[in-house]
Amino acid sequence: MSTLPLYDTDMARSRTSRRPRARYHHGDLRRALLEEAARTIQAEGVDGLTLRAVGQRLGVSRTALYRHFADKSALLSAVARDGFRMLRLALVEAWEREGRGRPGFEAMGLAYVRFAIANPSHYRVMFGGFLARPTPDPELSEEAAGAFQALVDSLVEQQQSGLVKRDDPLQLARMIWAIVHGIAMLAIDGHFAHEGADGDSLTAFAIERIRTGIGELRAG
Amino acid sequence: MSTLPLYDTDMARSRTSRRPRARYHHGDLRRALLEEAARTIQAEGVDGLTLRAVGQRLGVSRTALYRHFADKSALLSAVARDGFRMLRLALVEAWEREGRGRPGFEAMGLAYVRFAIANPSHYRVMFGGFLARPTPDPELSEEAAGAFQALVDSLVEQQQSGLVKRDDPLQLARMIWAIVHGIAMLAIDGHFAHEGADGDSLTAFAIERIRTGIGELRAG
DNA sequence: ACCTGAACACCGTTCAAGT
DNA sequence: ACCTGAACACCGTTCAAGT
Repeated sequence: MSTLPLYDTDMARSRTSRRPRARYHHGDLRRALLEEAARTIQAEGVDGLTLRAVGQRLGVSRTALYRHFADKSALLSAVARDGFRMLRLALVEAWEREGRGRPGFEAMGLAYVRFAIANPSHYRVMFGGFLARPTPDPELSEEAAGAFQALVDSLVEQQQSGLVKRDDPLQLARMIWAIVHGIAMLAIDGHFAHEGADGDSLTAFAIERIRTGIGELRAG
Repeated sequence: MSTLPLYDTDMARSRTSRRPRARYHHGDLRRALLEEAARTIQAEGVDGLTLRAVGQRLGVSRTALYRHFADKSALLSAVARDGFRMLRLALVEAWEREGRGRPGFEAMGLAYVRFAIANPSHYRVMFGGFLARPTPDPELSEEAAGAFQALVDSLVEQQQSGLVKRDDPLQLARMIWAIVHGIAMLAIDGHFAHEGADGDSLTAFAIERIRTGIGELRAG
């Protein structure tokens, strides 16, 4: 921090009058703020995120942010929204890559848990209560519903191909979501730390047992 | 807030020299701080908890707390520990009340989800990452493990009475815990708000389907 | 031992002023 | 439109000083 780089001078710039040294607009400051916030959260946790530091790292005043977000909470809500978008893409990718059906479904479950474990702080923000607010960000609601819908679609398809019982698909999806979300959260929160458990093997076990049940079969 | 009650005077006190008006010790300030913190969290959320307000509400300086807790994080960790204790008691009570076995197990699941929904902010603190710290509070780890053990015990007993397959009980318990935890968190976080779902019916559905499986039975 | 008040180094947010 | 610096009302935490 003690050695500041000298700002380079006009010497390095071409003569054909480019736009003057951009000090007032950053192309897309909103996007830059979002990415820097996500990066900080990932590196230091949610509590480590300060608007002042974000601004400083972007070479911008600490109040510039208020042109793009109502307040810190709105910024976090937008970070959460981006997270649900990334999650949905990861789920669909896994489902397609493994050829849908039973292996595709297991891959989706693994992809979900791995996403959370790879981005624990970001994942915490996604489920940090921004959806439970009196008036939640509609874009956040939509993106969260989109991720949920990917799961519903997969279950409906499995019902049609005779892999899954014809229960209410929404109820089924909520249950499956609860399982992978629960595994993800418990893993992130360190509840499997002192046991011989890791997210992948527990997820694989859970997905299999969800299909066949944990109850003892009376009929051989 | 504008009308403060007048402090009562010495007139009301007996002559037999009781201990002077307690201004320096509060019997059990530590306990009082814990309860006031839990109350505030419940009423205003974790972000609404300030040490200054807690101290003020207890008629104590804002730094008195540091005699009993290392810092704010230690206070929250202790609140989390109390939460796990309450949760364990609720689980065991439900299990016993319904006569163990299959109905006892369903009652445990319902008790878990209901505890979280009744104490959403407290529940969030319990899973707020205090266990995932580099050096977690040992008392917190112990209390969390205790709640988990109640679930393990119930599953072992169900295995012995032929109700549950003889999978690794720890792996089974992790899976069940993930389900109820997932349902609880999603409910708290408002993900079931705009659907016709409530915690109880989803929990009952999940517990039943966990037993029998969601997969289509090929053999009739 | 337990508690206090003053002080420190931070926050998020507002706002009049600049370009 | 977009950005700035100063100012405001808060924080958690430290510490010398009191009983």
